[in-house]
Amino acid sequence: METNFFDRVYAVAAQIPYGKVTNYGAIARFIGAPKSARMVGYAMNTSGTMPDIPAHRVVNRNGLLTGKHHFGGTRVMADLLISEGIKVRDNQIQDFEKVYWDPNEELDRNDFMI
DNA sequence: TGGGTGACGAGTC
DNA sequence: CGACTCGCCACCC
Repeated sequence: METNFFDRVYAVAAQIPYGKVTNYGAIARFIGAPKSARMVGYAMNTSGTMPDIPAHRVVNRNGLLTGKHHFGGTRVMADLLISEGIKVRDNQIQDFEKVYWDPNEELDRNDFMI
């Protein structure tokens, strides 16, 4: 097991389906670090230079776009989500549970044991 | 080398 | 019910 905490985060985030979103805690648990949800967000920050990582599809457990400030603009993140069919109102994802995607149930951890 | 930090989460008041 | 506090742990300075 390398120190590839970030790489794992990227690997999972990259698997988020179009039109779906997940939260930091779910990713953290999936990679085996349930207490490192904060680090997941931190990793997303670095993903700013990684176009392959749909960081806009990752929000906090409330479905709130907490990271939109870091996304370069103010409404860029929300606009991206809306363009994917996700309803967003005032930084809050509407029908969050309907567009929620949990890697712990949709993915196989064995594929991420890198 | 050590200490501060944060795109969070869960528990408490 | 809403707002606040604490813990967490890999990364940066």
